[in-house]
Amino acid sequence: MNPGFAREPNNTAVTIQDVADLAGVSITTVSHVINGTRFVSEDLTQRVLQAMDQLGYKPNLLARGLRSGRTRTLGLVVPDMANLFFAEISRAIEEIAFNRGYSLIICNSADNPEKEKTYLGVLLAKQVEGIIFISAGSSEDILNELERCGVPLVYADREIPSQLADVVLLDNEFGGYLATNHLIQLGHRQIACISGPSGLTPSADRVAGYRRALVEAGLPVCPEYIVSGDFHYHSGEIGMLHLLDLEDPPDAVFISNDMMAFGSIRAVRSRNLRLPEQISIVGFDDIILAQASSPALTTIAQPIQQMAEKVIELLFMRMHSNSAGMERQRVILKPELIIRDSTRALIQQPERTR
Amino acid sequence: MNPGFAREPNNTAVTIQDVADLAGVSITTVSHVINGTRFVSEDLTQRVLQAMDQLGYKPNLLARGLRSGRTRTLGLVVPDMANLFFAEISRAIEEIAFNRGYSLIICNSADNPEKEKTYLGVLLAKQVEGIIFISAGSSEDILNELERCGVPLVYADREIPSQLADVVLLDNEFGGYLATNHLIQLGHRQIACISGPSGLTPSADRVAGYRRALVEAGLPVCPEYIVSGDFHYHSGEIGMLHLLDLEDPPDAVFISNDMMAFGSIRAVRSRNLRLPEQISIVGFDDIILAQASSPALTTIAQPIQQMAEKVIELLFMRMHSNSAGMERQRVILKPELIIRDSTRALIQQPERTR
DNA sequence: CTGAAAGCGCTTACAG
DNA sequence: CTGAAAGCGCTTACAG
Repeated sequence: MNPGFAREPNNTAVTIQDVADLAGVSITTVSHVINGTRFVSEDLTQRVLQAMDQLGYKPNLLARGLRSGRTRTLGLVVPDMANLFFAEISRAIEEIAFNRGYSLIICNSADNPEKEKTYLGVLLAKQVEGIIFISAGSSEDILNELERCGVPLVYADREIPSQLADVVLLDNEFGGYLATNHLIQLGHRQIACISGPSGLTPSADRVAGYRRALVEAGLPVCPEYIVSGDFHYHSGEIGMLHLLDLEDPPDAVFISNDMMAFGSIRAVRSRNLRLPEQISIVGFDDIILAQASSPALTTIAQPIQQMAEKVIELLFMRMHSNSAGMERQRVILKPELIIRDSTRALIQQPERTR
Repeated sequence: MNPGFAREPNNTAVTIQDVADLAGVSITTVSHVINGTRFVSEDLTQRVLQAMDQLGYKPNLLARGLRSGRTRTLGLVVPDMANLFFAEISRAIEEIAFNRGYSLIICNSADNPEKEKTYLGVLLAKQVEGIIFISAGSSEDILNELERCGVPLVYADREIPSQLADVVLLDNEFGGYLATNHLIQLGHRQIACISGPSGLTPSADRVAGYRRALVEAGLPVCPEYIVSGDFHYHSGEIGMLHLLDLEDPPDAVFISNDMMAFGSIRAVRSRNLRLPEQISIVGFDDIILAQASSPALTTIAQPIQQMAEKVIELLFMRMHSNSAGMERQRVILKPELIIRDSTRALIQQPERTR
């Protein structure tokens, strides 16, 4: 359009042919020295290497992928990359993948099944070699289609209906149990719970663990003590406010993720209640800021590094080996209770103030 | 290897040829109905659409990209995707890109220039149409090479030496000034600062703003009141501990990012000091948890959404239009002081306790 | 209104 | 020890 100002046309990427020409060899030879895929004499190797260097040659990965069928790219779909838990697990996965020579396309579904579906299509169309999928609630149809298409696939974090693929899960039920039981051991009896979005298995399982702990301790499971959030910060605040406004408010709350727990702390403070003196809370996830909040958050730690490693291990198994007949793997990791300063033993008060 | 258990070979992806065959048209026509790139009769259009649907056809984006030279993919390099600030800006950028039909390859350089360099090469080799680069400190040589190769490029967040490319920055100096001035207005006189990694312009600029505020107020700039961190949580804790151990500890601290501020809060609590009664702190970034910390953090807000929009706007300008002659853009956004509960007016004490 | 064919930049049998 | 050539799956002039 404006040739006078046009960028230098030497952008026209340098190709393997240019390297071959400069080195005075065939593109076959260039390809082989790049990939180390057959013996090339010392002399030619040197000439090729020098030509590549001189021209600043970078292989076109699209062409390579198209021809070879190997893209050395993985796809990761997460519901919310600005949620610290997902950010941390994404980073852990990215790092392991990188060390194995793979790049990762991270897709943020923003908790939107439509977007999730679009991204899955994009990943497939981009010929990723494997997909790690933390679902935000895609329909069974879509998942079936995905599983059928044969791409190596591992689900993480969230249980999925109709699974043919491998899955790496946390024992969320046990986590909820651990958290609630901790509160019970501390002498609390009025224990509420802020759940995550209904329909997500981690959320449901955590609440199930909460219930089991109560039942085992012979405590009643009180419906108005279970309020639902959405795993986001704000809903923790709303949920806690709701609980505090109850006629008979709880003296301890199990909040099913740390983000909401931070919101809850804000609610507690806005009511001028003291934490943990007047109310104990335990979160879930152990994101890095759990240690930094005031008071530091008692929480259930997810073994993020271990999850990431397991996910990649399974994915590579499916990608590489003759794993065709291998039966579906279900890895269930154990969470751990991390006791900090947001919980404390209930001091029996002669009469409840407030 | 084990054909009996081998996955169904119908994985052999369905191609445009398969669609053409089934629809009884040429691949040219299929291509044109997919891309809406020339008129195709209603009849053929329907047949193609149906064939695509029936076969579950997905265009191979590698082939498309190779042929057309357009990959509809952008690359983003960030220093630490598990840092909430970068996670949030990544999400914002991802969303805008997605809405424009682009996918984003997010690369985590982990503050490692070597990895950063590798990733830049990967992005180029993958033929991304543009790169958004938040540097963790690459050498000038690499940046020069990058700029020369002609890929549309915009730097964000951090100033870069030898810039030919556009850049979107925050006025960090002004942010540091705002923060420190706020403390001064509150009556504080012993104001310390925890900086970020030296060598990073945001960090240096924030400290420069801190200095300017002190100087303008006629206060001394005291070297031992400036301690350096690395923008990570832990260094904020260490830094604050150091400051509190000073013979003459500060009564207010400007901490140059929120992550370190959270670390500092922990330090303050470990010394049994009360915040903000005994010490005021102001952070920088306004990540979402700043509101949720206890006390809620007074901080300097970065206009993340605006930054993301500006970055994409500039990048698309370079990618699409005849922007060849357009001069380098430098967009400097203004931060904002968000007053919360971690700062308060200094109560003049008859004599300093501790 | 539609199709045959060239070609994007690689890898990989095949041949010598 | 090395090269000529086919072909991956598309898009896009070119032709009719």
